[in-house]
Amino acid sequence: MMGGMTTIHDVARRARVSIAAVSLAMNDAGTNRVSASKKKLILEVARETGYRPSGVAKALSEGNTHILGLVVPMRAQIFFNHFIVEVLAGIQACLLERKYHLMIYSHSTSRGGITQGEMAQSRYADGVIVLNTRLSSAQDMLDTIQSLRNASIPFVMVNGRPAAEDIPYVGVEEYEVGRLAGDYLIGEGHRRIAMLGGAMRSPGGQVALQGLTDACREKKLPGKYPLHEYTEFERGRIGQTVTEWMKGKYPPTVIFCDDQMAPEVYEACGALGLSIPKDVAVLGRGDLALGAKMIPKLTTIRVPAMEIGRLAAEMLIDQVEQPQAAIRQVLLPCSVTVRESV
Amino acid sequence: MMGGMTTIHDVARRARVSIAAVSLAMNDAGTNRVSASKKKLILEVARETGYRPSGVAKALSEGNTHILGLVVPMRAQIFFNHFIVEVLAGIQACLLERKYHLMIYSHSTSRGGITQGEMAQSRYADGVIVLNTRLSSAQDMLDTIQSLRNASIPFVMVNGRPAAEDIPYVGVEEYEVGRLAGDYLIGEGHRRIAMLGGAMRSPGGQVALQGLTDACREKKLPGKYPLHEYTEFERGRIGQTVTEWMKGKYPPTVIFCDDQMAPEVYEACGALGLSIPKDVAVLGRGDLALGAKMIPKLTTIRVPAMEIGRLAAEMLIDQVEQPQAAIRQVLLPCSVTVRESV
DNA sequence: TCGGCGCAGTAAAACGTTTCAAAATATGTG
DNA sequence: CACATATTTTGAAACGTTTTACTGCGCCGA
Repeated sequence: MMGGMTTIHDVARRARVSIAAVSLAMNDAGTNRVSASKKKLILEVARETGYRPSGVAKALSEGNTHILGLVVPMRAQIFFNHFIVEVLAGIQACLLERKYHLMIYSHSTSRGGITQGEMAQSRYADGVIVLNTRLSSAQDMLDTIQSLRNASIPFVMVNGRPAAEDIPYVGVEEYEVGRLAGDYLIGEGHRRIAMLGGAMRSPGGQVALQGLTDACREKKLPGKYPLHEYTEFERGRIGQTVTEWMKGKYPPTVIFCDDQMAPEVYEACGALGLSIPKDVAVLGRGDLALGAKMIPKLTTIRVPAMEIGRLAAEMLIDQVEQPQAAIRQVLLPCSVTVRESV
Repeated sequence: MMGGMTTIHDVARRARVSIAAVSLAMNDAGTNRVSASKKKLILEVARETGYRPSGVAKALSEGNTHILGLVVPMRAQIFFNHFIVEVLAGIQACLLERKYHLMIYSHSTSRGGITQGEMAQSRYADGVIVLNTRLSSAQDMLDTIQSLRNASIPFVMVNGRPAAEDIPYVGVEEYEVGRLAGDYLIGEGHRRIAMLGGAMRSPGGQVALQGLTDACREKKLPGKYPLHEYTEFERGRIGQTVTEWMKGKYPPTVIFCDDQMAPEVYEACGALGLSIPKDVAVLGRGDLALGAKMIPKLTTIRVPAMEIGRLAAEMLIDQVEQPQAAIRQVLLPCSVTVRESV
């Protein structure tokens, strides 16, 4: 196999010391377990032979790999989801600091490929971040949680708050998302609000709708509003819904939808000859990078995706390194990013 | 550490056989090294104890981890680059089939975090895919290649063809990209073509420009064209260049630019009151997902990103599994995805 | 009945580290 | 100098697998 890989033995031999001494010298953390002179010698030999300790051997010996897994829905298109991508960026930032590696897993066996089970059971990861999206079925999630529990692998869920309180979780307070959207839009003078579900079809989406509804009720808006509709992300369905709404007798003055749906909403409005935000406003949810590139630039409820990722990684590592640590559920606050579409 | 993890020893003890028997039974590939009855027993015990072989131990023993590394520029924003994301999707698809894991690395030490060196030297990965982007400096690349060579870790480069022929590489024929763009645009009646560099500032970009220029020369277009300019991706610079061009005496009739620059080109044109494709056409390069969402939908030179990723992974695994395999450089063909912007 | 052969099963070495406990050496004290 | 104590160094076990070479054993043919 690895033909000429230098091992700790090679270094020990050339430096005329024991392998223990080499190990000690390499991992020295201030505690002087090895004399200065010898350490200098060993480090020198290590440098000139290009020795690097084997992560695998280290992992086997120490009992942990310093690898974290990211469990995401298996679909190949996964990374086209900007939300995920931003969460990933946050995770990555944290791992770089904490010197952990990141490994990508997929869950759901539906497509007949390698299942999360088979892959994860190699047990490379010290812990995993389970990323919930509208692509992941509730059943997948439960299965995943169950199997992680069984294998007693630490994990943190992201996005899609689990029913149980004893499951580590990072996300946003969905109710507040709806509430914030409602208060903001009403403050801007809107009375006829429509909400386009999708990402919101999840339990979290229901809660957001509740928040929006409460905001409307509180301000005594006409009973019919907020309108809402859950459309799949399939191309066409969104435009269809928007068109129906706008052709109604009292069309909404603003459409509240996921950032990723916004381009199609724009398109549908354009096709109807409606200008944004003059004829109808659009409020996004997410504050993904693409929003700032749209014309007009998308006003949106900011979901702090990077922070979510970073925090999830942080929590997971804490949990891995000290298993007795308390389990937390953290809900980050949202805010409105005001641009041009409302 | 992992408190109650069942090991091969536990299974062996409970089944009253040797650990060798367990290993043999688990990894059986048709060759009957263990009797049917014993095998049945062992598998049964393994099932009921929930035994899963440790990937780490297996890796140490076998000398390979079945992990592939993906080396990308360190910037946290990395995944906002759609090209990378699509390549990644292709890689992932291949790895699922071939039962490999994917680990994410970053190169460049400039930000002072963990360097690719430190991380990669843990030597978890059996091989790595090095993803070149305009974010990665040529020096980074050379360093990376050098250190991989030193450590004799198999690798494949993607995007940004290396000068040397003996470096495994997957990408597109940049000259053909320019050529294709030129032929297509001229065929559509355009005579004044402008090319906006950026991703094209790389050596590959120069070659693409050459292809475009040759196409123009061949058709005897006015000597001044194609125009070209290399702008950084910074916000504002693109619009500025476009504005200068369009205000010139003989403004280009079409702008050829990277897909990811297109939104800003659209915006600049909008600000100038120019309508696409009536007043000026826009041709992208990439065929990233976002192009189909723009209004009007972007016509673009398709770079088969997913295929590139898939092929890179395929080649790398082949190389890992049979080191004597020949080194290949593969250049995939491009095509024009016709939509609405030309 | 014996030798040879194939088959099922196993002991032990190997993979490259860390770490524990013991050994060796140095340092200090009376 | 003898002894206790501190420091440095090391041998060996442990981590959980795979794999190689060997041991029994039953069966066959002579």
